[in-house]
Amino acid sequence: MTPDDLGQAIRAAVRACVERGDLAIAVPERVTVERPKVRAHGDYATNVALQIAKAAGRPPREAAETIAAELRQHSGVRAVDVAGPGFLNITLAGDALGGIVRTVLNAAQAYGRTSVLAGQRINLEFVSANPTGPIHLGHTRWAAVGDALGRLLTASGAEVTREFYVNDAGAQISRFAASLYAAAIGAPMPPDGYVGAYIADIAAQVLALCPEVDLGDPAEAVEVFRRQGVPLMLEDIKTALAGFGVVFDVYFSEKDLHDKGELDSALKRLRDQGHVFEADGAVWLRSTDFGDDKDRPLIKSNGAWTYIAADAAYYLDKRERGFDKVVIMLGADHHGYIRRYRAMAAAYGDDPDQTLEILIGQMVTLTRAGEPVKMSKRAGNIVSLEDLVEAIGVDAARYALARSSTDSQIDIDLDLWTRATNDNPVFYVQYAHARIASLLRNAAELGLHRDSDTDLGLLQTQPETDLLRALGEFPRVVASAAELRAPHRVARYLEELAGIYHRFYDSSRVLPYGDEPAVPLTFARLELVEATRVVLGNGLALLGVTAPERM
RNA sequence: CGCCUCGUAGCUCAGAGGACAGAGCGCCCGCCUCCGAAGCGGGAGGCCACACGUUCAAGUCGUGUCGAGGCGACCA
Repeated sequence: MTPDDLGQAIRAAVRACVERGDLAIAVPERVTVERPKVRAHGDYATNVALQIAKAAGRPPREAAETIAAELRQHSGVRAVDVAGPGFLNITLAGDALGGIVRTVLNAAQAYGRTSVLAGQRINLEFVSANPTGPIHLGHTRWAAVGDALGRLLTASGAEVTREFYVNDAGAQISRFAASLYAAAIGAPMPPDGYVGAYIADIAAQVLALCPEVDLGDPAEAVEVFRRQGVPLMLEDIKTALAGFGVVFDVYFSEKDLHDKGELDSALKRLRDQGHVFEADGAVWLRSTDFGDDKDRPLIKSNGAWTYIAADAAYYLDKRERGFDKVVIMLGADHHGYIRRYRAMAAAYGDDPDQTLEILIGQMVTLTRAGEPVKMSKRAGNIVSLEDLVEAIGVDAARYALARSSTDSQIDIDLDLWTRATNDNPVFYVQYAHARIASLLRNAAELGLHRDSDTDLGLLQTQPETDLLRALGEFPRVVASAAELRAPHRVARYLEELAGIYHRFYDSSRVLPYGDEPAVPLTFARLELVEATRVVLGNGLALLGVTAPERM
């Protein structure tokens, strides 16, 4: 019996009480079923009596007794105790908990998938690094978290498109092209130019591609460096992301928005709806009508489009492509954009609470031997994705970035995450998986194979039932992580599960000693171990981290 | 001045309003003649920054104070 099954059983019990006239309330849509921290509190607990007590006009403990009496009739339930202010502590029947193993093994790779987000079409935009340099640390956090979130949303039934917005039109691109040109002719960098060895790399590549370029004509040469250099830089970025295990469905070009006239039509729609005015030679969006703290220019007094104008066109484009939720992941330095972005969506007649979600991630810093790490060889004055991967590897990098709430600033200690020891949370989890794989190999050598007729009711010891309950939590963990946009919950769950498995392993011999024969419990435990391997593997896969057979 | 995020064990961080506040690391003491000791058990270590509210119940929600980081362009 899974926690969900139990939740349904509890609701049925409440409903029975209501129908009998013992409780005058509406049956709650959802009841909480939780794993108590204290084992004496049974396998599961629910606070449903506390929640309905007031509406029922009954003391909580009395309501609890009424529901408990009904729930005890359920065949999967062995005991129900009323505790504390009115909790129901539930102990399942002997074989009910073991059924979780069957559920896991039947679903296999699909265990953890739910339909809680079914029917939602979500556009998930993340990273969106400017193609003017390598991906830096902040983007890398989003690469890890965004990719994991994409997997979580998909696993929860949403239809997800992962998107990378390429800012390939604008002043920063011009500075990039000018920097390439300066590097090519050996001139000093312009004051606002980009620094880092990669500039010379890209410049040399452009020269190799276009040997005929006339370096004596700055205007024409810079244009060549722009046209050739930006795609090269973007390829660098894609390669780095692919090496990180992150692949996008769509790379969306800002320049295309301009070329297709989408900014003009976006502006026209705003103007038609009366949200645009002109002042000081500029064209403004009256965003203050929609909760912004000041109005925002769409066209500057020099005639150039502003960033928010392109964002408006981009937002419209996404909506017209049929996405009902536009999710954008940004760094903390962009939090000021939330209000104007929401105002813009509202100006189009959308309800930003429904269609727009802007997730803000706090900063990442790196330390080594207690000292901040700030510089990169190739990328100049930033630390890049490649630097991080080179220092600690893809698995550790992804895990380190994804295991903390994005609301928290995090510090990654390279020494810690470099060590292949148990200091390192990702190894703690991966080790549990490798340890299981090893055990299963040994079982196969002994000729012991999984047996689907095994009596899983034999799993009754504390370490076994702890493990069973933890396995049963996984789908709820995945679903809540998806709904809360919080992939780190999966990582924390895996660490807990790994710990529970290690304790089980330490206390419970699985394979027969020496030439002793296998007994029914042997097979029951093998099933339990295999189910644990499946869940660890599925969880790591959601984070984009490998589940090694050996380490 | 305004806005955003954070403040929990020595360190790095979890904690969808529930029972006695957790993990890993670090420190002390234990556990391998057979499944991976990269593991496990025990111990020390907390006015959950502070104050006042809401609630049957607050680390969690609200208001305020203090502290840390970030942001506040017709830049991106």
